[in-house]
Amino acid sequence: MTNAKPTPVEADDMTKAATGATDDYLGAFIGYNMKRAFLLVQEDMRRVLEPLGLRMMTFSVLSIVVENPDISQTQLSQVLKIERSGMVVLVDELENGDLISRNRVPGDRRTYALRATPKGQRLWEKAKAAVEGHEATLFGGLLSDEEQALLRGMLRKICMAG
Amino acid sequence: MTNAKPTPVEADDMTKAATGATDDYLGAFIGYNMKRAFLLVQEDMRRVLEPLGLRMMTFSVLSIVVENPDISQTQLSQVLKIERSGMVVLVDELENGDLISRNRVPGDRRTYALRATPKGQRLWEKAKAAVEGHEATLFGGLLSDEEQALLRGMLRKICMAG
DNA sequence: TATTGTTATACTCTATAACTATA
DNA sequence: TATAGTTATAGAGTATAACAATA
Repeated sequence: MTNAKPTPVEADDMTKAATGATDDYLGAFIGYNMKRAFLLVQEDMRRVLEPLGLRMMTFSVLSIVVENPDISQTQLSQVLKIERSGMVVLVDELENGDLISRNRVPGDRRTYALRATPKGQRLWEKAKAAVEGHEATLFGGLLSDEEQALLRGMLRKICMAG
Repeated sequence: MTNAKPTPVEADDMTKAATGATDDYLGAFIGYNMKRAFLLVQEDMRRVLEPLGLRMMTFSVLSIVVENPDISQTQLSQVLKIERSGMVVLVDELENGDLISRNRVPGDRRTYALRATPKGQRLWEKAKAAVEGHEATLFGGLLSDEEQALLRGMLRKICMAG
């Protein structure tokens, strides 16, 4: 055995009480904590968006379309880093809900210019407020505003490296 | 429109160059950046673990078993927050690779006491070093040691809230 | 030839529910 | 009746590859 078991970081033994087992080795990795934290955030997001008829990815697509009117599906898939084929279903879903519209482009009959409908714009504003509330509740009790900004900044730095 | 578009945080327009589209609204959310960051980390982890014949979850299971000899599958699934049914396949895979063993327990013939084999112990040490190297490379160029500790601490706080 | 959107398909990860053997 | 492990199945979420229409 070439590795000493790490000293538990801060208030550790997250799971110890329930099971009698520890995850200190894994807890020393940023990636492990990031996965666990993201799963919690995702679960909470799902609960917040469901009553609005949105999922994480449809909310993301709607946000990008609101921010970038007349964007194409290919551009959308590049911004959100998913395949074009996956975007079709997401745009279908939003179009079926009358939240965005696929508009033909004069110069190029292959592509669509996507726009949020008035209904889509209104729903997005509601959803945005709901997600902001969700993050304020979830993170507000744990981290100061400065810490939250720091966390977001560090995560963003990591994103930009990819 | 009740919301002003947020000022881009720090060096923003992550995706602007490639597509001409922005994600500033989403970029203001911690959850969005966490997802994007985690996907990068996960992709890198996969690349690091694949030559060792491990995936993220089998590495996690192996780590917990090394740290908690004679743990049961139910305890394991509680620590890693997955269902018992999903644990069966993971333990099968590690057992088939002769990395852990399912040992019968004298007092209770329903349960297994899981242990890493010598081969499993050695592979885990190699994998642990590889993952440490992966994190050092990925995060070292972006964040100071203090920042990395801070990031891990904040993520852990979020985990503990769940 | 290359690009946009599309379809069909498959793969990974995980959850649910029902089963068995033990307790 | 309750628990540990198991199996079968299904649902997300996403990727790959091939295709039609258009450039």
